[in-house]
Amino acid sequence: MDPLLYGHNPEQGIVAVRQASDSTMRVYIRSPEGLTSKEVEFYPFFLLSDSSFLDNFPIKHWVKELQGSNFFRYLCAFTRWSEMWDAVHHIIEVYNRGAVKRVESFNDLPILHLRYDPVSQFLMQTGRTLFKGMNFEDLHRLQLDIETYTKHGQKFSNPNRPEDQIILIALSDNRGWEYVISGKNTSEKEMLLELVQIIRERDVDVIEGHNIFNFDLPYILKRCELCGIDFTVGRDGSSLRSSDSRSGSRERFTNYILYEIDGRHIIDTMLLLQSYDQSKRVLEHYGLKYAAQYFGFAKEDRMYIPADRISWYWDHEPDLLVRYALDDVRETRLLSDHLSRGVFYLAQMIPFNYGTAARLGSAVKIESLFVREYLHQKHSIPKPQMGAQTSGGYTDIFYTGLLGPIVDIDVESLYPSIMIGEKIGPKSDTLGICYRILENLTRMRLDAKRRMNKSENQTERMLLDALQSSFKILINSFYGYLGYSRGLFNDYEAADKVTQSGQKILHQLINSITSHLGIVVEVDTDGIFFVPPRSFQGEEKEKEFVKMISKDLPRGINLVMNGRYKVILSYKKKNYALLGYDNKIVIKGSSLISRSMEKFGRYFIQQCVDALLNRNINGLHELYLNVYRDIIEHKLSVADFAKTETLRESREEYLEAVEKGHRNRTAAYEVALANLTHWKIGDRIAYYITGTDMNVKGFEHCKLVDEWDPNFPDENMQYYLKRLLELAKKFEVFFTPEDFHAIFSTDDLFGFSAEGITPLMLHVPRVTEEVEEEESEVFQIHPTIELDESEHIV
DNA sequence: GGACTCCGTATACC
DNA sequence: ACGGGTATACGGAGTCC
Repeated sequence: MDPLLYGHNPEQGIVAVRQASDSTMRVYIRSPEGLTSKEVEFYPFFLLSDSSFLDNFPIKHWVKELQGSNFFRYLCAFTRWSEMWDAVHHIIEVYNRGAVKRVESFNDLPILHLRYDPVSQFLMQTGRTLFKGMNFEDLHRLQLDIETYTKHGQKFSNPNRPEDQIILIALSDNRGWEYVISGKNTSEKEMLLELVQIIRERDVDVIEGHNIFNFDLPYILKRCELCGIDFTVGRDGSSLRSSDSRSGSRERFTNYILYEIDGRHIIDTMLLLQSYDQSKRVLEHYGLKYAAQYFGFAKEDRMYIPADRISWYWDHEPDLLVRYALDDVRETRLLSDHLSRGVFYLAQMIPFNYGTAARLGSAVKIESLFVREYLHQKHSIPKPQMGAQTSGGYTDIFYTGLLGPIVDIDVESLYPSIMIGEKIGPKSDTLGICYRILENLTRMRLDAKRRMNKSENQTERMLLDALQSSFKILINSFYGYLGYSRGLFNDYEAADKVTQSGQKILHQLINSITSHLGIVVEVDTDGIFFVPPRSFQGEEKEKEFVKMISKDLPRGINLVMNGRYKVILSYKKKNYALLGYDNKIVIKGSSLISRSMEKFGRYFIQQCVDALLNRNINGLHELYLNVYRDIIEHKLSVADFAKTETLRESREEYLEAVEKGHRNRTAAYEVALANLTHWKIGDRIAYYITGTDMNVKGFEHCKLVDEWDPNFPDENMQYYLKRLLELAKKFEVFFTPEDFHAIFSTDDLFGFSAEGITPLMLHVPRVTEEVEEEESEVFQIHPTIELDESEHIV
């Protein structure tokens, strides 16, 4: 086991670490004899650039001068956590004596580097990590889901209302146990006490829930308070602790409170789902039921109950509600089986508690590997470099319109491959460990992948897949770390080298495809959509072609075929739609499919794309007429034309920015100001446009969705008609002006005929060619590129 | 009063 | 507490004619 990746301490079976006192850590260990714990001494530390700041600090401490000439040259250690903070305050005071700008917090001290999390400090300095020698299945994981009552006439449960009590607690674990605490014949207080008892008796390592940070835990805590009991679920009998918001900035970026339990971990599957989707970007939202269906483990007879019917079921059909709640915990368990496995493997490497590892971004994880090794070698550590990256991925579009057949190729792990192949890493990494870590991770990943592909055992394959994908996420983040402004080891020049190398490889591929008479349509960073040469049609030939053009690539750069499609509707850079051989349609890009677009607009665009891909011109016209009619006849409901936006600023920030002229008023915030007394950053608000003039200012004519009355619809019909035409105009480039006006118009007194209307394909003018060519080259689809059913070899 | 540009914010792609 | 750059859409404000 490589100590660079796993730390230098091989101790096995650590399931959790928790600060026990000012100077000790409690380490919980699982061994064949059961669970034990021990108290271990801990020496809090930070890094300093100049040891003289501590010259007159009276309390016992150590200052170790580190090797090398990086910025942070002194390691300062203490016997107590509180004394470390005394030292920090001492330094702030000394620093402010000579400073032009006073600093208030250790965060603003450029001469000091301190990791706030004591557990992480401990793991980093001892080289320990969690879960060594353990399998994911060795963890005892409990899933929890509560159902709550809602007072009649109210929309949501509110833990502050006495009658909105917890009515059901559904529980399950990864050993096949399931249990429901029902509130039918039990008081809420007894229910909560039983829950505490169960968690302690079953002595679980992990408590899991979907949206547990934002709903279940705060709700449970509030009800415990009302019942006058403590939620003492810690392994040492302590209560669940919510993070004191000492760092007031936490709220700014994350809209949940953190909870900690002594000796155990809390995992919110909703957060796991979000980070899963950050790389895949396939989920419409992060609801449990939707996710279960997406991953394909929702059972057929699964019980569904709408949120606003829960109280009714409790009053009339409590058994069905029990079934529903059990289905919820089951799906939570399956979701976690799927998503938390990777975090488990990661926690074996990085110096963080399991729950922390599930929440951290990848930059912090990578940096922790660097810092741990530098501390181990007693080597000085650099500070973040000032500056910025100057280049990024290469994106381009060569044709718009309908083209096919299409092959989609990808350079596999483009940036990490370049970093390894050309040995690019941070200049400040004087020990040269970046390359070693990256290479080792990659080797382990490929090894896991190879074993996965060879394995016949379904369970083993899943296990190895989780392993390799958790490596992959980390591997892919190394490039991002180079350009990360706050990374200690950042290096913008190195990041630029990587992207420029990437651009070169893409250009080489494009040239290769074109020289073989393939037609490159769209390019983005590491992927190319192109029409293969006529002599390479059909799946086998296409694969052969990909193999051929990959031959000239640098060593370590691998090409894979990502997919093949009947047609592409190429619209703009990063915006296209694909029609697969299974007739499924995929739409990509914010201008074609965006969460901020009104529902009717999304529907309209989707149907238009469908019609275009299938060359159904009549369908386009019909669609336009139908939506037009729906708008003028008030057939749409408020949900169809409302816009939902996320509030990313607080009331105060917004008002201040507007007043100072830094930003304009917008409808979303004006609606929020008028209707909400308070909102959290991250809250979403749905509104619609009122008035009669189609050119109204949105922020002056907007109403909350709830204010809309179907009996007196007051949406701005003219405005939404204008909006419809705006959306239709996205398709203007695909037709001649005459054709476009014929299709997207309602004045077809003499009937509409699609005859003679063909979508255009345009060669997008090259920026480098702009001198020679003013207007783009327009031509009808040529047989080589046209999708012609008869030509297909499927 | 429209056409135009500029700017900040939001969303999405890789 | 926090990976990155590239790209499009949109609303509002200011400017010009």
